[in-house]
Amino acid sequence: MLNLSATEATPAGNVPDTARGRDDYEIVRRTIEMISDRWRDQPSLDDLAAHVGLSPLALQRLFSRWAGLSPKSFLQAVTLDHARSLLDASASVLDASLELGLSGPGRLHDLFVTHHAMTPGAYKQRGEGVEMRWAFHASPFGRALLMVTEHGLAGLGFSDGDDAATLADMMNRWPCATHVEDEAATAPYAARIFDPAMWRPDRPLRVVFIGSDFELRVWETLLAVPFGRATTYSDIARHIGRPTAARAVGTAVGRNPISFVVPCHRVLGKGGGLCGYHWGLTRKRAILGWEAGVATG
DNA sequence: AGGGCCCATCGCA
DNA sequence: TGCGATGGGCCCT
Repeated sequence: MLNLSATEATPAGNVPDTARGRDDYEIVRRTIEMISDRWRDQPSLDDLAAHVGLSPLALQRLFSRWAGLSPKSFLQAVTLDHARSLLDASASVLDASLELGLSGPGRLHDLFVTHHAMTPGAYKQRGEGVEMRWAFHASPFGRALLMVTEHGLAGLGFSDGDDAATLADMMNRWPCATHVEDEAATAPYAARIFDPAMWRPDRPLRVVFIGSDFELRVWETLLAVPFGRATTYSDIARHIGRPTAARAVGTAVGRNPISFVVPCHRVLGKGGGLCGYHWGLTRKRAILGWEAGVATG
């Protein structure tokens, strides 16, 4: 059974315990940050533990529980070589996904999603007439801000302590929409999204896209990249019929308003580099490493 | 104008 | 080889 939270699973299931889950991610985040900065020096478990103020054993157990991988394996998983092999293994994953539809064998861990586009008018009017209900929730990747409309999930972002900045970031995408804090409205979404036990094809998650035509095509393509696999910016460009627009694809991927659910973290540079992530490269590494742990665990 | 790109080159170990 | 740094081209908002 998957255990998203670093805390022990509760009898009721593996929904993260809010307080401890948040603290655990902060430790995991700092560990990954150090691994990312210093992976060339091969920092030892002792080095990492000292850096986050835990005993080596405690860090080993906390980290493995969270990621499904030991810090050492995780270190291996964030190297350039591994990213390249991930790309090799995922070659033409987009073509394959389209051929197989949603029932292919690689779909074991996927969060299933149905999407529909908000009217072009709503996009051009910058959210005019749309009512957004939002709240923050604990997640395995730090505090998550969710925004939902009556038609489904429209926004998901992350915070590393500055909730106001995250909220402003998300609100500014649709400045003319009505924004109301409503934890009851977003909580069911958060519970489903971050608990793989609730990822089921027969009950897909409804999401709403608000963006330009070009952005919509990029985001739709993202949904075809399976869990634990990766693609490249140029592959997406080719796939949507704009083979020379890789850079514009990068911008569109970066503007994806529903991160994690629309898996923008599964897009890498052609050489295996991570390139960028709107919510911080450390978080992109964390999610990719976590997926690797779930997929192999 | 300025990006979560890509390719060709070049300089350095 | 391999890995930075650099310059030019490319395409969307």
